[in-house]
Amino acid sequence: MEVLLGLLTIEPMSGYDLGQTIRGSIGHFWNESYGQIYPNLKKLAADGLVSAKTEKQKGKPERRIYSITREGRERLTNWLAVPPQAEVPRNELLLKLFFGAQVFPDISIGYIERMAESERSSIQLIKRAAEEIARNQQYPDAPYWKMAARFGEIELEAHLRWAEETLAELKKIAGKRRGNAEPGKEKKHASQ
Amino acid sequence: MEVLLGLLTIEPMSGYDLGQTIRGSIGHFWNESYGQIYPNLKKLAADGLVSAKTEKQKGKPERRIYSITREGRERLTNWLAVPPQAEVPRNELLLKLFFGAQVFPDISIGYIERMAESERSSIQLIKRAAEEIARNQQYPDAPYWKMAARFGEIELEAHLRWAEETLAELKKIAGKRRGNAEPGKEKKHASQ
DNA sequence: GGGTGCATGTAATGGGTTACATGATTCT
DNA sequence: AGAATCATGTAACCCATTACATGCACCC
Repeated sequence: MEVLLGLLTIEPMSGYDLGQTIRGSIGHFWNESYGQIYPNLKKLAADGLVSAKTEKQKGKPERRIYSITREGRERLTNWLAVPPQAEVPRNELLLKLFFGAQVFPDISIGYIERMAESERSSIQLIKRAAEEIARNQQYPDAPYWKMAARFGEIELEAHLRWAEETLAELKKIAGKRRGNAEPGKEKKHASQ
Repeated sequence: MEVLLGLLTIEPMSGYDLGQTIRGSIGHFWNESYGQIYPNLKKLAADGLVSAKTEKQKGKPERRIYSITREGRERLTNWLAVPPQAEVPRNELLLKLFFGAQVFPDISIGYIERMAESERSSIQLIKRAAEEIARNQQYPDAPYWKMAARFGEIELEAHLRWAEETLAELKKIAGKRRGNAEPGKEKKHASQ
């Protein structure tokens, strides 16, 4: 909801543009689907927080361009002044790793290799985005965009370090188990 | 849903215990509310994936103790074999920081100081949990629990480094702005 | 007496994803 | 010819949180 207002302070955009912008710039820490964007823009327009004008294009369908209104800016700054609440963490990879003793180590190894791969390409994307921001220093928002990008860089690098360390650990376990019985069958504790 | 099965491989537990265990051990990367736990246990029992027995207690209300069944273990290992999908990121702090130019820098500074504070105490908790795990090396799950805990340590330390760096940056900005006009009023780009 | 912890559950509500529907253009 | 991109929207559905409801015991 308020992301849309925030992005519209940068420049007037269509719902489609907003979706693209989200994926391309803040996608690392925030996401919204079109099934969310379009209805929310309607609500915002009904509340007078954004105004819309239709733009005709040859060939392509019409675009509804939204601009933030004075009331919209007010709503945005009010929202920005509310302390962010910590989200509920949901890391399926870690959850599955936590129960990794129930399956062959190779499964966990595969997951972490995949994760490391995807984080490496994310780092590339963020570094490129950071350079892009650095080139546009005149924007008053630029320093803030840079800080958000830095978060991604630092976090992803940390994840990669963890992935390396963890892969080494898992491979040790896999070595011991190799040619051994099924997982989850070792001596149990507290079983009754 | 499947978290419950996973935790029940450690030992039979009540819904309440499951909630406590989640908060106390995997709370850093996974959470479930009681409004989720109780109905899910019912469904699992109806599907024969867990079995329940009632335990009477003096004074306190009865406890329903759930144990995982053979079918439950099967379901769990099947689920563990499905590659985890990356979750949709939702970091409200970063989102608000991203739009930080719209408000006074002190607001962003406050948020990050709060965050750093809470991460510092999380690190304490995780380190203590890691020591606890290290003391119980005999559990076959222990190495996996340790890896999950390490993730928390590494990530939180990275967050703290970022927080330090970002606070320094923000304080520079706040210094320049001090006694200056409202935020978000500087020269705009692409305004029309 | 009142707050907190133990203990289990249901219902309302909200947030969000996915799938569906439509249609033209451009690229392979 | 078919896939991908541009472009907007709706509806079904799922998942999850919050609030509500109940009740005993223990501590301050």
